[in-house]
Amino acid sequence: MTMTDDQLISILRDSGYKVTPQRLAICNYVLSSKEHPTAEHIHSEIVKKHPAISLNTIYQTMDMLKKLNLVHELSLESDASRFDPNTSIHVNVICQKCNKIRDFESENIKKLWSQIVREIDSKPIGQRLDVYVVCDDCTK
Amino acid sequence: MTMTDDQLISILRDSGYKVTPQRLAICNYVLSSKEHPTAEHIHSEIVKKHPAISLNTIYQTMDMLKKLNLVHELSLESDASRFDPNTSIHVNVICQKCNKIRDFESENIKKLWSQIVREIDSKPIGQRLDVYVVCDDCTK
DNA sequence: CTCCGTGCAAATGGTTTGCATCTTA
DNA sequence: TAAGATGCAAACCATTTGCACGGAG
Repeated sequence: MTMTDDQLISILRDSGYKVTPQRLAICNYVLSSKEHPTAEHIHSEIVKKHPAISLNTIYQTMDMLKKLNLVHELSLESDASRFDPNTSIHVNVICQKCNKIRDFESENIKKLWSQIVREIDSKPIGQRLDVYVVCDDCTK
Repeated sequence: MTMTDDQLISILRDSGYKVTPQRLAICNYVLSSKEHPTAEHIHSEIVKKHPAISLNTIYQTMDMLKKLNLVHELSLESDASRFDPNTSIHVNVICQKCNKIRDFESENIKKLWSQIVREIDSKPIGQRLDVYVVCDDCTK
């Protein structure tokens, strides 16, 4: 979910969060990422522009983004948490060898999933759909 | 997935695992569980009959069961791993307040999910379907 | 008799917490 | 100038590892 700095600043201010250069940098990086970065990944990227930034700040900012529902957190077995900036309904195609994650999204999937949800007598506030595979790189 | 001791022993022996009283106890407990116990939960149950058993043994036995595909592991954000003895296709309905997990399974869900999987151009070796809710107890 | 499983203790590593210092609004 | 954010270090805690002993095959 890419957005302009102005949009981002409005969202933060409206929700009572203060705007800092570190936050902007983290949000811009994560929200425009096509990957599913770990806290470490994010830190190693942001530290290029903000050499003093701590991992702690990454974690706190990701908590903020989770509360704003701008990212989802995926904890994988045998791996650190990864953050998914795609908060619409989609399937995470996860390689069990290298833990690489590919998003898979389509109108048909959304339609089929909504039929599945309809069977469950609870009001859903979110979902997570994972499919485990061995990716092409790892099959070689 | 409940089974007799004989069935279980055959599976272990056939796969080259030795049969020990601890393993039998852990397998019997986990495979017949309707809950989604953590390693700690399992340990606190098994320790009643095997006072000397270590957490380590629980972890190793759960690794064995994962390899045998007799359980699935679910890592949740902000919680320890939980083990699901239901390895058929189903939806985990997870309460975001208390982390309680309820399984939801139906023929229709399996049919709809298989249509979703058909769209993904990879051979799936497993899946995980979570729906996040606030359960009745926590709504009160 | 040999290999594997077990239990103990210590190590690991991702995440969280406490706190003093700085920034935003 | 007050509330909140940052950075550092230490704490946490689920899980893993190393190793000596004991039991299964």
